[in-house]
Amino acid sequence: MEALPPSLLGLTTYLLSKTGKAARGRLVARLAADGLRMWHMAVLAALADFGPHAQRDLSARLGIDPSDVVKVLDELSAPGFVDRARDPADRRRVTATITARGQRELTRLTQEARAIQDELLAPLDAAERDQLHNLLTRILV
Amino acid sequence: MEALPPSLLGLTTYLLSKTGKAARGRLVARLAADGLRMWHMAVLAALADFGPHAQRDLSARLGIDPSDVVKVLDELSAPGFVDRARDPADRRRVTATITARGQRELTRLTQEARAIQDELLAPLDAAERDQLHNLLTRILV
DNA sequence: TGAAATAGTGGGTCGAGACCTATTATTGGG
DNA sequence: CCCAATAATAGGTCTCGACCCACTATTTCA
Repeated sequence: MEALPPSLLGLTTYLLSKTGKAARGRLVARLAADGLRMWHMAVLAALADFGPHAQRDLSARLGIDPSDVVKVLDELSAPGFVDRARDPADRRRVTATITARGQRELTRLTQEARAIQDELLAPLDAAERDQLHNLLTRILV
Repeated sequence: MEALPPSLLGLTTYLLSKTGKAARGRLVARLAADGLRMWHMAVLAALADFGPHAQRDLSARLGIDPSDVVKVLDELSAPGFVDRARDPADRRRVTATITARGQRELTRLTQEARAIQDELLAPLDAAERDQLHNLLTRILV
């Protein structure tokens, strides 16, 4: 009297939704310990991987509303994870840059994400984890 | 200037979260067309797979708050997808039963979920879809 | 040079999900 | 037989993500 309905478990859509929720849930919990949310990590990653962005470009890259970028950057610059500077070439633009402190934070968060991954994927061996990673990558195109 | 950060794409946690969100998003959109949400489908599936439940048992099986079960059943009985009847053996209990109409609705929803699945998993061949399904099933334990 | 477009910002809304509490009816145990 | 536990219910809170509009500063272009 405690199993989930097979009708649902037979749907890959449902399994994806459920495992995705588990993955996100755990990640969100760790981020919350630092007062951050998903978008904060995504923004830090984008700045680390691709260098400084105008806020508009962050918005386009991550698919986040421009007005929400403002708020995320507000919260990332408070603890000194990013710097914001008006672009001299186009004074409408504000360029966001990750700081050394922000880099360190991102590294820490990434390590924790890998720890979560190890818990979540515990039932799978290394080859299977690679397989899963591969399949998911191809789905996202 | 439009790629996602490799730091994130390298995390299976992130890929799971992202594909899960995509899967759930599409499913939710179809359900919304019928004025339903995820829990409605889950409840219909549980009633179809395991037969009539006391509300408390539905709550335990699906991991949903008892007071939310009430609301979901309210919304499922309005269009006649489930019947509610006071249990004569224990008049505190209310037994929820899926109707023929509810069965039909569930079948329809399941078919649509499979259609969504086909779109989402388009980049994978049949063997790979099975593989994915298998891996996800094992993660959920 | 004046009008339209663009970038950022502040201030909201809205729905969903998870959760929580009080109340009523009913049952079962001491 | 009475009290504690249980089931359902109504009502509410809180947070989050996604979205949207108005406003200002600045740039571009006709």
